[in-house]
Amino acid sequence: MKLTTKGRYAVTAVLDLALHCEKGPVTLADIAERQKLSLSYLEQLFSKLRKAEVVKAVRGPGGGYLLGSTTENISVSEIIDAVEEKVDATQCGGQGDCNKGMACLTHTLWQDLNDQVHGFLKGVSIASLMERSAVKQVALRQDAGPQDEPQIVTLED
Amino acid sequence: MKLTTKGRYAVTAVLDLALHCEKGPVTLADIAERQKLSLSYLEQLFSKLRKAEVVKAVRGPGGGYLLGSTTENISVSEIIDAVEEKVDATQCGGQGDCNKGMACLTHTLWQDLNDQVHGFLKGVSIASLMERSAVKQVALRQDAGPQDEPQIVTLED
DNA sequence: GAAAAGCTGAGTAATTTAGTTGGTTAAAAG
DNA sequence: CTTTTAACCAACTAAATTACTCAGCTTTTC
Ligand code: FES
Ligand code: FES
Repeated sequence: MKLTTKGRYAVTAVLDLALHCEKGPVTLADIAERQKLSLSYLEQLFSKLRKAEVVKAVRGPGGGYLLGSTTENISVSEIIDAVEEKVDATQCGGQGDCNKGMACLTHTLWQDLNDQVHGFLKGVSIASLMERSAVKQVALRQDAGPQDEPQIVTLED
Repeated sequence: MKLTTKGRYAVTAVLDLALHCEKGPVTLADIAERQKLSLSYLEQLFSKLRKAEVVKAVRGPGGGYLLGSTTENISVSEIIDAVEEKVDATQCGGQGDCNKGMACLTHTLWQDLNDQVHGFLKGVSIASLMERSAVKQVALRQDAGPQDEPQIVTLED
């Protein structure tokens, strides 16, 4: 099973987008700045998100990205599926053939785990994430800007 | 989140062990043969499993491995935890600090996913796996030996 | 004392990840 | 119509991780 920063970044970025796209398109530069992510890396992720129609792009000045659907209709599962090749717990990729061409002892277990994870992630929408108090708090802090950014003190000689 | 062949191999191997340890210790060589796994790799995994007391070792000729507990008391979760460093969906390792030292927008989501996966894997015991008809069938096939192993035909010149 | 098995640590090839570089288009602003 | 903005795209790279192998040691039985 694979759930790496790729998927996590994507969800974080789309959530940030959702929190800021009321007044029009949001640029990747803004998202990168707020979430401390690499702009070029985000571009790659959003390329995939656009192809999966999770987001819509607006080119040119004043452009940026918009959500491809309502916040209720975008699930975390969709976002991760768009950027990761597969969130799959099985070895065989669902083929049931990792013991010399036949099912291994634990194939059904990993399939069940797949269903479990997928079901959970499918049930979480961007809208429901936005309602969480923890998310609201973090968003508030990030929007306030870096005015009280903890300063790293380096002792120089 | 990390669920790789390491964890899958471990569960498969322990399940194989459970299915064959009635008449005494089972050697890793046997398990490797039946499950088509690398012997040296299994040795590494069982070293960790032994330290986590999931299995017991018996050295010398006639030796091998036994379960460290009853099949009802060994959960899949335990096995994976023993060999993988961590099955953790968060970026921060639970510290809540991946946005320049503070919680990122999606921290709570990954924590919830963690609970979900962990809860599921904790609920599956070796005993319950052994009762599955799919597992029984695969075990039967594997015990019958390689008599009708599908022959790979290579065209030589 | 030879063989069977477990035990251990170091090393390695392949793969994947996370990210950079260096551009090009499309659209709006001036 | 030129400049600027921001999306779009492909290729490349460094670092990390994984899935192993190899070589040798230790314990126990026959
Ligand atoms: S995981 Fe599907 S056959 Fe082994
Ligand atoms: S995943 Fe924990 S702070 Fe981001």
